[in-house]
Amino acid sequence: MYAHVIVDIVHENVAHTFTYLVPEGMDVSPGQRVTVSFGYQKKEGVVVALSEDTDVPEGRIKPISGVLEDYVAILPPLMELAREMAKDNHCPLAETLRLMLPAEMRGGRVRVKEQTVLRLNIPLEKLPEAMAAQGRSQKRKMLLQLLSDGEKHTLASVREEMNDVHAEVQRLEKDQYITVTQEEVLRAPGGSIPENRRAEPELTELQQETLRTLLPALDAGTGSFLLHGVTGSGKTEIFIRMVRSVLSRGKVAIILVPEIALTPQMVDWFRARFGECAAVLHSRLSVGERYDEWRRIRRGDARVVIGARSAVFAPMENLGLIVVDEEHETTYVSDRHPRYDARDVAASRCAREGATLLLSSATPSLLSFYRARQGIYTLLDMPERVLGRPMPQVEVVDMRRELESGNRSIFSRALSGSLNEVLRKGEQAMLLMNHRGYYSFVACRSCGITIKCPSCDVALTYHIGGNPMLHCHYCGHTEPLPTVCPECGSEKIRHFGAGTQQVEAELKRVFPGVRVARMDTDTTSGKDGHAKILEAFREKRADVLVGTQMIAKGLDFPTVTVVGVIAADMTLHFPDYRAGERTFQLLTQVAGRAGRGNSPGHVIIQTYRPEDPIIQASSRQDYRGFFEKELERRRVALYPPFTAMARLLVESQDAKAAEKTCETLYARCQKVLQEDAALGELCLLLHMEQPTLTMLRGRARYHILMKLHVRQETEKLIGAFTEMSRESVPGVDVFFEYNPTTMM
DNA sequence: AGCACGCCGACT
DNA sequence: GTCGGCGTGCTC
Repeated sequence: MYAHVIVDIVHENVAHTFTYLVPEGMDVSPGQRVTVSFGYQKKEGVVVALSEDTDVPEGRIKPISGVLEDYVAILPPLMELAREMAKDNHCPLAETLRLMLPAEMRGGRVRVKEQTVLRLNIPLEKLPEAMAAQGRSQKRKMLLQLLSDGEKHTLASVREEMNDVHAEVQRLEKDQYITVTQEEVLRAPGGSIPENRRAEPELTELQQETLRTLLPALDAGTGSFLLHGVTGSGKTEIFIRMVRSVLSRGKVAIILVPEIALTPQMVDWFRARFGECAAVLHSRLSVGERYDEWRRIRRGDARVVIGARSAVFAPMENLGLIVVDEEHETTYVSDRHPRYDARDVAASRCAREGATLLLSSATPSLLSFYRARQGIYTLLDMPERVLGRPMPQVEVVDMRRELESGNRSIFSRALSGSLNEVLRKGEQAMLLMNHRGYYSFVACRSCGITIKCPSCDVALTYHIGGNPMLHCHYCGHTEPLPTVCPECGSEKIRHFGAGTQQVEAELKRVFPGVRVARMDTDTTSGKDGHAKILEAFREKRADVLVGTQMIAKGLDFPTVTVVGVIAADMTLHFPDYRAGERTFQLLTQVAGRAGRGNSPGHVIIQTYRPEDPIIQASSRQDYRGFFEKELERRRVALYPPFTAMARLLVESQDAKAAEKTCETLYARCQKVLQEDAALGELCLLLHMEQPTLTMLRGRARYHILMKLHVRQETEKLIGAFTEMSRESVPGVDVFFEYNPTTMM
């Protein structure tokens, strides 16, 4: 018997199977991991197929050295998925197979944790007899007594009570009074399951109706749904009921959530509702915990998985449902190679494994809503909040007027008034500063230069903290704030604009005594920094929460009555065709944070462009209005989903080499497009330039931007560009990105 | 990806 | 004459 093995090396040269002999007496199945000798080295690999014979000359074939696990690590449907993804992404199978395993499982970096368990080996009624047989040994008698209580005792726990018991244990085992076994322990994250099982809330008519559509699909094991429910419409409760239903049918479910939503509170809440059969997968787990959670899932002990992007690959059999919560979030697209989109992977898995797909958002991505319109997804609408709560009242404030009337503060009169009211009533408010330190750069008022990062072409951001420092948001470089301009020596060097820190400072100036909690990547660097700040706010130890995007996402604070957006335009003018979509999502989501309790919410959006259709639509919480306008704009301007964007990105320490390589590639792209008319027609734009970030981590950057029609032959073109990106030039890296998340 | 094989410059 | 540079090619 021969095994066809994919060796765990990601390289084109070895991106095919190698044939190994299955030694006599070894039992392997496709999907199982093995060790093999490969060339001069020992490597891990995955058996992808078995065969009776082979074309490979006998003399070259080596035997499999050993099996890594006694079970199939890559289940058959996940193996198929890995194949499909390798094909779609033009990458080696070894690379997509890696996605299916916890990273630490490769290279044997984690081990199964074991403990020594002691058990009584005699029936309980024989205990007095056994005790009597211990002669004068008090310790052995105590041990037997201890083990007779029916509880599980480990050697470690016995030692705690009775110190060294080594000799006694050995003797008792030898005389067959007790058994000593090595059993594996699962490192469960988060400790015991929280007690407070909340009562299942009553469903609204709308929620019941939605479920009446969804549940038959679960039975049939089909269906792809897009649940568009306004903030506070009770979408989560729908998932819970769906998962319960799946479990009662003997199937299992995956719930995907954005990484930032996986707070300890959220995890506790989830475990409280699903208990032992719940597993959690996210980046904060220790390697051991992740490995053990993975094995619990693989064995079928865990039947509901909640996790971030990569949890879509959870090793489950009998899959009945995948939920993608907050489906518009960009974190569902991997930022590393291969750049898979968890939503598409989920769809592929569901179709293959006979499961239902449920995407959910208050502000669906344009693409998903467009697909729903095309009939690819079934649209489910939940346009009302639960408990008859009103939608927040949104007020758009024209900041140009404020300036005209002599208000030069970053707070409009409307916002100041509302904040005053909040403080007087003892309620809470949230203030959103769209872009972290966007305007808080340092510039010289004499010569006009701004201080930039030495290795990335971006302005450094001013941070107050203990000593005033300048930070680079891209590479983490920091330097002290200079007192004189490094260019002209002038002392007129100062920082401009407002970041979260300036908002906090201004708040304290205008409202003396106000208690402010600030949340951005600076204040949340510690392990649970994030959680601590939110907890402080939740416990009303702060009146106002100031933050960046991260406060807009799915947080539920019933006591927040006022939400202010300091400068709504900032994200709107971002140089990306998705800026409008992102702004709408951000404003709508943040507005949804207001009035989730009993008092109605009030939202104030400050802007210099109050007439902008995006701002207007979000102020009315009008998704359809936004969608129609934005879709039309994309249709006219030929942007996705009507076309696809792509780029070849060139990076090198050597700026000249980067430029030259990019020019060569550009010429070759032109050639490819000219030589094949069918391919040429696909390309709407081919343009070489320096990206917004001309330097990143000390490397110069050039790129070739492309806009392509999406047709059958586009695949061929993508293949050609992928090939190009692989031909290496020493010291220069080339990446091909199809529908990149950022064009900077 | 790694590692050996193989063919040209400055050293004992 | 040899040690070692990294270009080329292979791994079942």
